[in-house]
Amino acid sequence: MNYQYLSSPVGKLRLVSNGESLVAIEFENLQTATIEGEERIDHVLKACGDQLKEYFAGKRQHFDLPLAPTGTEFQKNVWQALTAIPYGELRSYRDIAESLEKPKAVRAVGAANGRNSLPIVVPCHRVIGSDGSLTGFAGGLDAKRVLLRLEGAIE
Amino acid sequence: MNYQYLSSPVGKLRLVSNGESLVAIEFENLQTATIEGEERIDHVLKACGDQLKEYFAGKRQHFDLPLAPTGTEFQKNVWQALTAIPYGELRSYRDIAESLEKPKAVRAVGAANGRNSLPIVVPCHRVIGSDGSLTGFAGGLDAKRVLLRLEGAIE
DNA sequence: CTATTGAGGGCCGATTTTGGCTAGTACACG
DNA sequence: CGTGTACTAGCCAAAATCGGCCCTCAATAG
Repeated sequence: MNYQYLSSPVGKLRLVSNGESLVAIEFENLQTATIEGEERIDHVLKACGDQLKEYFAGKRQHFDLPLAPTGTEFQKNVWQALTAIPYGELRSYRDIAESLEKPKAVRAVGAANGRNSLPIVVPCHRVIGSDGSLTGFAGGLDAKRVLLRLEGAIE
Repeated sequence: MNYQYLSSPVGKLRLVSNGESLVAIEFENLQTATIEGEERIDHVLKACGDQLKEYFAGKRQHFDLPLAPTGTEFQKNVWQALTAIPYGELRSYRDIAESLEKPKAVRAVGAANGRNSLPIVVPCHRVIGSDGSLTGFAGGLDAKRVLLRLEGAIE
């Protein structure tokens, strides 16, 4: 496992790679990333860091990286659906559930969303409540707001 | 959204337009209008400002402006009924409720009145208690008194 | 005896709160 | 390995709450 640390408008991030694909993006202020790791950069991390910097500078709307998500079949379907949401647009948890043809699995979608190990790159932040409210985000609601504002999705 | 600020006998007003219609008139002394906004005048605001100045000078009794009220069906019905009250005349909350054929909805009328986002132009100030008392007004009772005195409705 | 005042209950629509329901997953237990 | 059970970054509908009111009634004052 290789690691790279990156400062961003939503706090310090830790990028994790297995040498071939991106495995995780962690918010360092959260205790989920208690694990310390020597910084060791490979070509995947290099590309990811560069693209994230461009994204935060407002100059990139799509990511092009090898991803290695780990999760159940259902979770991968959800994450797949997330990548289909265009930059700067919003969807509700219900929209996602319906697009998976499981209209009643809204809570399950929420749970899967919360387990997304590749935030920002897989845009779980573009999913909000049916009533328009910004509900949970693993990196904190403030981070969610910052991201959506950057994308011009909210005022 | 475009804004124009206007000094008046009832305090500084902020006129808000969406470029096509008038959206709101806010009393600036109230915390409801905390949002600051660069002044940017369009033709709707120009017309509104001119007509308000004439009104406050006692030279205008009717407003002719494109309005874009947002509210429930009931609220819009109430506001519609308000515009039918002639200049200088008074109605009670009960009168309005009866004119909507919902004679018992007096409190609901009061609530809708309080949500009127276009005060002065939509004359919510011409509505008073059945016993003749000046009850609430979003811009403050003093403002209500000033407006009615200007219109010659009270001494 | 008439006029004024204040408290209480009822009214209606909008808003907020609450409780049941949901599907999928993780975990404990046999 | 099956089951059972208890979780959610949700949703919906029903129920409780809240107002720019208004009427009634009793208690006062003149």
